[in-house]
Amino acid sequence: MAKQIDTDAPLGSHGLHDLFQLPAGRTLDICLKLHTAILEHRLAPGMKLSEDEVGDIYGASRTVVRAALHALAHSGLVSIEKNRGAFVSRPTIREAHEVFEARALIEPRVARMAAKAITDGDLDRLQAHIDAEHEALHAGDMGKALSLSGTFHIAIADIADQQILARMVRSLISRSSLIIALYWKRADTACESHSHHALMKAFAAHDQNAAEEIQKSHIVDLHSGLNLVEPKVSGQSLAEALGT
Amino acid sequence: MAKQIDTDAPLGSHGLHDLFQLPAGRTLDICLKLHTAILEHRLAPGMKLSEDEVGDIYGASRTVVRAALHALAHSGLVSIEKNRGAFVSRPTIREAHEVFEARALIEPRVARMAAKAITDGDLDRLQAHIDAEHEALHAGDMGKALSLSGTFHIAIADIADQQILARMVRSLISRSSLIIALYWKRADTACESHSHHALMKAFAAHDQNAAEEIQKSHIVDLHSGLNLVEPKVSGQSLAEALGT
DNA sequence: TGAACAAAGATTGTATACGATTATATTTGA
DNA sequence: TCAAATATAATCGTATACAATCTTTGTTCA
Repeated sequence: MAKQIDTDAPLGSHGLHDLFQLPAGRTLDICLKLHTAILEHRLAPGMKLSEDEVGDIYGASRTVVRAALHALAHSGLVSIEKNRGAFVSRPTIREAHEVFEARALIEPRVARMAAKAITDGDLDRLQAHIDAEHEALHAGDMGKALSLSGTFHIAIADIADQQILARMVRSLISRSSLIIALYWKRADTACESHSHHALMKAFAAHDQNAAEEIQKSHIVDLHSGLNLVEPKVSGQSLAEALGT
Repeated sequence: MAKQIDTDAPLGSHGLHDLFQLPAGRTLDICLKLHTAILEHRLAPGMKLSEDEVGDIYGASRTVVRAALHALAHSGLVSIEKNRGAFVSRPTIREAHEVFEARALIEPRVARMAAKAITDGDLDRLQAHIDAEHEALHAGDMGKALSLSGTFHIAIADIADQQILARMVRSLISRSSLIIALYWKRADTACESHSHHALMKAFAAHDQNAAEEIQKSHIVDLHSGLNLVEPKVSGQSLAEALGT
């Protein structure tokens, strides 16, 4: 049986505990589940995350849910308002600009480092990752496709083997997912594939300059794909989005 | 009465709630107190932070202390080990390199932005900040001097008015403080003053290129001031360090 | 004497309960 | 009918209690 990419634990996901800096346990489990739900756009920005409700859904007490929500808040995916509760963050237009400017600063450097350090095994895994993204796109699973598109960038940071920068990238990618949910204007997400393929070529050739430049253009391109005007609101029930 | 800098709430400290993403409350209070204690080197890397002990010292229940320790863990200042508790982080040599490499990437850009956006009022406040640092140094309060030296960099990020990058800088500065506690080899910290003064001149002239270059050299200089070999361990009692 | 094991103690992980604050629904008056 | 005020309900903030896990200490046996 041919080795296939495990889409339940895709590249770039094994370092998530590092993003939250939590020991293994139920708090981390709930963190990861909510994190995934947000990245796959099953939880819309602005949605209320009631402690009781989340606890009922995942079968945990408020104590652990609360800790998970605080962890997500620190990553910027959730906003906590005193005596009002936790909500999926709604990045402002300004934050959206800042996030992509930060990405344009950090990720090209990371891509350069990855081009230097990448191995053949890494290349195979990245390719499998791209294939999985294509597959999800063809299957019409937009949420997963978008999520995979983000984890591709995280995988690059992991290959560069810079934990500090990788953690920043992880955080920026997560926020980008929220930003895309609110502000994305292009109908197609396939445009990404081109850049990702071009990056693969640079990686394969260990061409650091090319990798850096391509990544920079790619981020700028993503930034320009945003329609940064007042977003629409959306109201969906929590249990519905988290169902199953 | 002449307006003086308030050293109890120095530049760059008002955005700390942003670093932790916590609403005002006792959890944040304890976070800030522990954060300050760590930045002033009153809490040594590796020190155990028992929930009961911290709670007794600050007169809070374990619930709130626990939340504070988790928040500090997310910022990288504290490490939490499952069923073993929280400890002041001990950055590895590798992490130390990565932190200063990340700073060398991010802070020069931030300095450039600050040089563009800085106002006369900002300049005055920065100068007062430098003066306070000098004063602490003369008074022999090394902890506060080091802390102020760090918040100078944070103040620059605030002036640049980039929240995302400012938050990254805040986190990196905090970790740098731990790294300096473990690995600093120079006897003098006054060397910093020169760079900070040079930066002031560039800021005053709104010279973006100069600000960027000076900051880059400054970070590289700090990096080279580290003695990145196995650090010594230190054992100090918790209540003693936190006394008063 | 030293190592292995067992029991006691201490500390963390989690659940639950209660008070405080906010949101909502109802009532009352103009 | 609408607005303001009040009462009710829902939710969060915090403390405390109990269970699970780890650490230490003391004992036993080779």
